[in-house]
Amino acid sequence: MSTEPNGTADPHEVLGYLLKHAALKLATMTDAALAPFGIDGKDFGALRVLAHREPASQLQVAQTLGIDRTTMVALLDVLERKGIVTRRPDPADRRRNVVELTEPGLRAFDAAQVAHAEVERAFLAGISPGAAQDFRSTLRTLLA
Amino acid sequence: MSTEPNGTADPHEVLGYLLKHAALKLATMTDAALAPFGIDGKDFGALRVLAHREPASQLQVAQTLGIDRTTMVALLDVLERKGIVTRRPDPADRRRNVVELTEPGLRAFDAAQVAHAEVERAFLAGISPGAAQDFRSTLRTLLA
DNA sequence: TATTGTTATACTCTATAACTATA
DNA sequence: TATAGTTATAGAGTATAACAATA
Repeated sequence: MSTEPNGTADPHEVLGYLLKHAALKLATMTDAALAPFGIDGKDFGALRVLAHREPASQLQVAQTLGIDRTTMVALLDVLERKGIVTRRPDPADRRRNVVELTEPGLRAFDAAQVAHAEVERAFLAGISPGAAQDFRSTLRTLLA
Repeated sequence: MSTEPNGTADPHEVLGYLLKHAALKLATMTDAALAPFGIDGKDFGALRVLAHREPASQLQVAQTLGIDRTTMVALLDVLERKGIVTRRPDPADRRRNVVELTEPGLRAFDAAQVAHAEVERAFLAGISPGAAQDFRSTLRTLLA
């Protein structure tokens, strides 16, 4: 039977393919939209964590994002070199680095938020607002 | 305003995060389910292309999957070493390799198809059949 | 002793460039 | 000259192990 074509034979119909390529398409659109602000989607994720929290340590940010602390070091190296974040030892525990958005970093982040919202809108433009709501809700359920 | 928490501040609510991690979760489940057959999700994709076509060249399979032909070489090296596929020069054009599933490879593929269907079912178990249909349909639309 | 950040290193995945053989 | 497959190599991304500073 596997030698006969059937309804599920098209590789592009496999759920894994659809999900992976949808994620890749959105990531590509996001990176392009954020490039003018000197960040990519991965950087934006870190900035989101920093922006809606009290100043956090590198480890806290890394754990929130689910990435290794050594990966966090390299990520912050770039953002710090660009003047988007600052690192300084936590006076209360000098093993930790307090990471904060700079003023220019905060402005870049605000602009990036607008661009990011626009990207999500453009990505979902082909479906109805209701379908978009359902899609997001389904994704949350599948990850729960 | 970006210093104030708001409804979109949780990194885990970002569509890009949801999509990426849904794709990763399904890929992990798929790899685990296919491991008993000596293949992973990426191998399974190649076997799907081989199984529902007349014997194809390496390049044809690679292009269908959207991967580089050099990547195809390494992928087939493994499958050939495991006895799942065979490669032989096409008599009609000896630059090409005809790639075919072996008998054991075909049996493994049939079993893998069952396991794969079960994985998709398990992945979607938390939502209704109708919602699963809509989800798949939405993904197709978003990639169109 | 345990933790945080850092560095060095390695591993995976994939692509580009160059080579061989065929056409 | 162009194409299919191969090989060598390089780049991106991320992780593990070892180390320094601090707790």
